[in-house]
Amino acid sequence: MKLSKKSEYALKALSCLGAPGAPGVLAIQEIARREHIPKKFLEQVLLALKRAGIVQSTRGKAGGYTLCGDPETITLREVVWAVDGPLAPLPCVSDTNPTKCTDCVSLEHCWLRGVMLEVGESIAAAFAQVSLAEVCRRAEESRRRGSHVAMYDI
Amino acid sequence: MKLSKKSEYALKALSCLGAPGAPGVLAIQEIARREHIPKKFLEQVLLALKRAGIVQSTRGKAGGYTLCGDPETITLREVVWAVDGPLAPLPCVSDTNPTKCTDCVSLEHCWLRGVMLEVGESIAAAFAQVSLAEVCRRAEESRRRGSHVAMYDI
DNA sequence: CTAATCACGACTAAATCTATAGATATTACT
DNA sequence: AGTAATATCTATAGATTTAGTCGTGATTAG
Repeated sequence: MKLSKKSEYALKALSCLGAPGAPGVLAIQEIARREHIPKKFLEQVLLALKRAGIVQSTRGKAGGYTLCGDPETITLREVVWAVDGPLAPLPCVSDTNPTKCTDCVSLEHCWLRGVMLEVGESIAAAFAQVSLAEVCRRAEESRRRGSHVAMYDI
Repeated sequence: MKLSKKSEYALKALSCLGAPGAPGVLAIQEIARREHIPKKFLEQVLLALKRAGIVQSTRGKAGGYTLCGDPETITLREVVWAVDGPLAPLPCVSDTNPTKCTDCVSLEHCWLRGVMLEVGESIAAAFAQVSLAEVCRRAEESRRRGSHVAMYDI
C-alpha cells in the first residue's frame, strides 16, 4: 500500500508547475534539475500526466510542460491514478476498468468485491480530498523552514 | 495500491477459522486444501497472523490453528497490517514505526508527511470499518449462490 | 540548418513478492 | 519408546513489478 516513485516524481513536478509564482512553461530538464529526478524517468511520468490531461506540452526548442487546470481542482487522486493506475485494492474494484481477478469465476461472484468496493471508494475519497494547491502550499511552507534541500521521499 | 496475495490468503484462512459453524482447530494442510492455497506459503501467512495475536496455534499431532478473538472485532486493518505491514502511503506516516524516507532530511521536514498523514489515516479507517465477521457473511452468501468454487483473487 | 525540446519503444537492473525446500521441534497415539 | 502428524524456522529459488537507461525520431524557434 505504498506510493510509487512515479507518484512522488509526479507530485514534485506538478508542485513545480503549479507553484504560485511559477513560469508558464518548464522543460523536463529544468524540472529534473530542480527536483533531483532522473530526467529520462521523469519523461515517462510527464507523458503519463499529459495523457491524463493534467499537463500540456509544447514541442520544439523552448518547449516544455504547462499545468492544464487549476491547482485547486487537481487532486492527488487524479495524479496518482494517472501514473500508477487504479487505486483499487482489487482488480475487480476499479472504477474505470473493472476486470475479473485471476481465479474469480466472474465479477459478480467475487465474494470480496462487495466489501472491497466500499474500501476502495474510501481510499479514493481520501486521495481526492487533497488538492495540488494544498501540496504546493505545504511544499512552500517547508521550503521557508529551510528544509527543502534533499526533500522527501515517498 | 493493491492488496497482496498474503492478504488474500490471510482473509481466506481467517474466513475458514471464523465461519459460524467452523471447528475450533484447523491444520494448515486442511485450510490449504479447502482454499487452494500453497501450503508452505500459507504457513508463513499464519505465522504472521499468530505473531500479531490474531490466531493461536497448538503444535504436535492433532495440532492446528484457532482464531483468537471475536470475528466481529477483528478488522481488515489488523489482518492486512499483520501480513503486509503498515498501510501508510509513506514510510514516515506509519502509526507504529515511522521511519525517515530515504531522501528526507528528517521526519519533521518531509513536506508530504503532513498531507499524507491525513490520507493514511483515512485509508486505515476504511480498512478498519470491515470486520472479519462481515467478510465471513459475504463469503457464506457467495457460497450459497454457488460461486465459491475457484473463488476470488485479490 | 541547427540546437533544443518532446515522443516513444525497447531494454537493463534492482527490488519486491510469491512460492518452495529442507531441517527441527512438539505432541498424540499406539 | 516409536511413529506419524503437526507447527516452526531459515534459506533460497523463481516470478513479477518497479525504477531507471538508451537510442532514435519528430517538432519547432532562431
